Amino acid sequence: MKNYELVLSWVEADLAAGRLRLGGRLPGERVLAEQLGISRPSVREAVRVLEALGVVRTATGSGPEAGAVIVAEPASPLTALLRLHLATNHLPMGDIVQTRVLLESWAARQAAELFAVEGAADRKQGAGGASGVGAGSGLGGVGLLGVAEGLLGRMEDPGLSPEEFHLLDAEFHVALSGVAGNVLIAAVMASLRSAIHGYVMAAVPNLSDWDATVVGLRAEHQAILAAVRAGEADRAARLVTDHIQGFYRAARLASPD
Amino acid sequence: MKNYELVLSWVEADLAAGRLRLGGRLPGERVLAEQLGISRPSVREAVRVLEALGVVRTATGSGPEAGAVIVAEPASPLTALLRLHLATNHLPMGDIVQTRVLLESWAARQAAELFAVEGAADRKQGAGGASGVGAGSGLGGVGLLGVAEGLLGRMEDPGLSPEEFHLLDAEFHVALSGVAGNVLIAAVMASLRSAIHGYVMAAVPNLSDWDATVVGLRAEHQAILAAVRAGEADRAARLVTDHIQGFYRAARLASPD
DNA sequence: GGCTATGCTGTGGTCCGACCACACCCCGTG
DNA sequence: CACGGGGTGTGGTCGGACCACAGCATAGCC
Repeated sequence: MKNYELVLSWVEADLAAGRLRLGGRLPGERVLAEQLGISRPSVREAVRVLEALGVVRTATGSGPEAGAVIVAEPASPLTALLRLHLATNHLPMGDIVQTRVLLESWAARQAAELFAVEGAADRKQGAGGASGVGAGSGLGGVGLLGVAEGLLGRMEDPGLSPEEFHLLDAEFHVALSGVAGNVLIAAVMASLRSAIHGYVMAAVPNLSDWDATVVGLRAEHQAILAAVRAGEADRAARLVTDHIQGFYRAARLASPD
Repeated sequence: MKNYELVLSWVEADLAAGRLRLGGRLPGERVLAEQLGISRPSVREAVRVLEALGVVRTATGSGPEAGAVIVAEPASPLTALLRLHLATNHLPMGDIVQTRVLLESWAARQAAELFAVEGAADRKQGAGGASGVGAGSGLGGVGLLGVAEGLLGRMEDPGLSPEEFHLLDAEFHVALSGVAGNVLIAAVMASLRSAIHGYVMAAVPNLSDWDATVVGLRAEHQAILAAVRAGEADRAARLVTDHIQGFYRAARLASPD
């Protein structure tokens, strides 16, 4: 086993055992090196990997924010992963679009069902309002729908550039996916959007009429939001599917199923 | 920007531009260091990250297999990512189960539809038999169903330990997901299974009767395979969903939706 | 006494130079 | 012609050194 892998398994074991917690800090690189009987460069390689995997965040200086702080950011490494494998041309854009359709339509359906239940029972207490419904529940939640609505408002600005519009668009989709409350799916969604951002921007010139496209996208977003809020699960899922596939077809980025 | 990030962006650019191809090799660490005007340790950190992301595979010695060879292995880094974030307790097992249900039921549905079309049109030519149906198509394909069937055969062996059985089980599910032909979803599936393998094994004692469980799982696998082969998409999807949720409930690993 | 400035300390970031283990490849040898 | 041993280039590891940065404690000033 390579020395840097020693550090990785040490960190994983300590994480699983609770000796390392979120927000805590790894021992200094020099300390860790001596502790494991290896050199500092080896420790550094491991820390880099952990950083690339979104498990730690490193910073220079001193204080509580300095050093290798344990975080949980699955989205950024997923983005890097997708970007790199997209660059190798062994990850077809069509597969990504297909995955987006699958995840987002599911998320929209879940979100709508959440609202349907909530509306029917009118049990809108603050804490744990949606507990027990989804699997992860805890995080995410219906509050994100307000965020999504706010994003739609900002997207009404006619002065937005294609890039600005698309960034808000991406945020809207990610927020919507977050409502379903599954952190894994939300993270995958977020990274899918980030990873393909460059490709989407490069395809904007393919659109025959940007202004008309924007008008259409805005309307579709509003319809999706309304369907979710009304608790119409099937309709929300179908709208999302059409929305995504329609855009990629128009931009000629891929010919989804 | 940190120096090792310089290497990462250099590699990504060269990949996208086609100057680096799958199976090709990165320049030597010493060469790359001088070329980018940085030190070898910095290059090494970047190579480690690339290795952790499944983009390169390093080996000592000489010859075509030595050095940093460009590969495309999205599954192993995804596994590491999931394992580590699972260890931080910020990735609920329930979310993983939910994701498995979503991806696998979709894959089963797609696979069944593939067979339904193929059976109806009887267009069973060898190359490109399923082209144009799925988004990615190309890879995966119906041939994997034979692999899945072979795995089921090996799982009939009554002398298998729980661990051996579960490994074959995992392979079966991954192969089934591969039939749908979406490399991204197949990779995610494969890493989900690997990442939770340890947790599943730890939960085996929770099962009230291992032998009875195995009998049930075998029957469910056969039923799923039959449904896919018969082109019964809805039935295949439902069977997969019940199969997965049933097991996790029995093992008390999570209480899926 | 309160406030400011300055150095100390510990962190990661980077670099150098060296040595090791390994695997292929070539050339000398029989 | 067959075979074996060194040559060569690869990554793997190491120790040590210096830098930039951020916080903090302290000494000094007002």
